[in-house]
Amino acid sequence: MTVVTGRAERAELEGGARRLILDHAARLLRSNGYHQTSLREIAEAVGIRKASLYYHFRSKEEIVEAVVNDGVRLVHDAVLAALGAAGKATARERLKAAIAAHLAALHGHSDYTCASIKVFSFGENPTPESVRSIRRAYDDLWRALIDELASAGVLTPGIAPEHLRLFLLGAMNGSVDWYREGRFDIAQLAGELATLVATKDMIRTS
Amino acid sequence: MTVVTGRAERAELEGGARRLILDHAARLLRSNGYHQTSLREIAEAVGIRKASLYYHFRSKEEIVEAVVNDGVRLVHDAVLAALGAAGKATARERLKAAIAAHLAALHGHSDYTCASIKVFSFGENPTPESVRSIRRAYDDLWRALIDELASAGVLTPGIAPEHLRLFLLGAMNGSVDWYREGRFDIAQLAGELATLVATKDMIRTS
DNA sequence: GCTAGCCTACCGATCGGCAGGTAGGCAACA
DNA sequence: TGTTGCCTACCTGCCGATCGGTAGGCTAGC
Repeated sequence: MTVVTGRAERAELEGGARRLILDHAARLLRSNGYHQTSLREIAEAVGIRKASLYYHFRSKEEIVEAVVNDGVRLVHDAVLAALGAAGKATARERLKAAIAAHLAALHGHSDYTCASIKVFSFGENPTPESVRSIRRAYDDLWRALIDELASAGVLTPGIAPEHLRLFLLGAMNGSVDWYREGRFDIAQLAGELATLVATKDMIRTS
Repeated sequence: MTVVTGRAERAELEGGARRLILDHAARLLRSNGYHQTSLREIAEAVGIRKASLYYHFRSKEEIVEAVVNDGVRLVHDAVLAALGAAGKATARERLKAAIAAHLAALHGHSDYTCASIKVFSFGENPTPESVRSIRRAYDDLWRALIDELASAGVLTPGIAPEHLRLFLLGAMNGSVDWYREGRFDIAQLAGELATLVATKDMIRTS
């Protein structure tokens, strides 16, 4: 049992300064990218001085890393939840649900997810290990899903599964450059992408 | 209005300093992005001092703009040439040729094309009109090609042509993040993408 | 002598980060 | 209860580095 550190934990649980900083950082990173987002901007948005950020984080990289990782995790969790909810549907409908969840997470409420795409390859040479690790886990989720589709026999034949995954993620993540709220319908986009990827022969799994 | 352009034109024709600067700028922009490419780096690569760049260009933005526009133009011309060469093939093979040309231009010899993708949305708020104009022309090329495919009846039904174009360009341009020479075959990737986009009534001969 | 093409030297702005100070709350103890 | 001391969470103020850009001088070739 922790006895003395109650304060920091309380701040964290209350959605305290740390979360507040990350919220503003995510918003700024999303719209301005890594190098055009300064610690002074973040601090000003939060309402504190720049140096105070160093009480909560060790460096700018640590802030960005936290935002990016949270972003990927949010998408990951959203897609996992969607797949769970669509557990008994056809493989193709599970694909559509996953795509829709990915797109919704990208363009929905969260600045984190959008920032994580935009900032993913920092300017830095070595991408932090934590980022690569979390990203890899999300890649594996899609590998598993595509394997599932392949097993169900609904994939367009003659396409390497790994290539298909790269194409699909590219098409989805590219939407950050053109998607605008109200001008596109995520469910429709997801259905169209699923139609492209999977055959139109529906094979019921239940 | 037409002032001292004779000098620049001559240098251009001679393949002189201006082209040399753009070559190095393109290479650096490709690997480091906009904000991490400094005029000092470019000048050092060329072998001159930073201030000397200002004899050939008015600003950093002008350099980047030239690189980006050249990049888009190169892809545009490559795809146009490929479509010309494949004039009499089936619509689906023309699509494959266009995709292959786009990918080859992205990952082939030219740093310009890759830089144009990576840097396209500068940090700047207003993307220069020349960039948007050239980019729009390239978009129109793909709109026309997809219209052609639609007329030929080879498109997967139920997908808005504009969505299809955005997906396709996203999948292709996303390859800058994962494509590595020798680990992927552009012709194969192009064939797979064409298979995804167009109807599957053609059986691949492996 | 003119000028193209480059140079040195400098500018103000801004970057991430560090040193060190301080207000105020909480806890322990006399 | 009053005092003391620690800790959190912020602050002011500064640092060296680097940014894009400017001013003005030098030199070689026509």
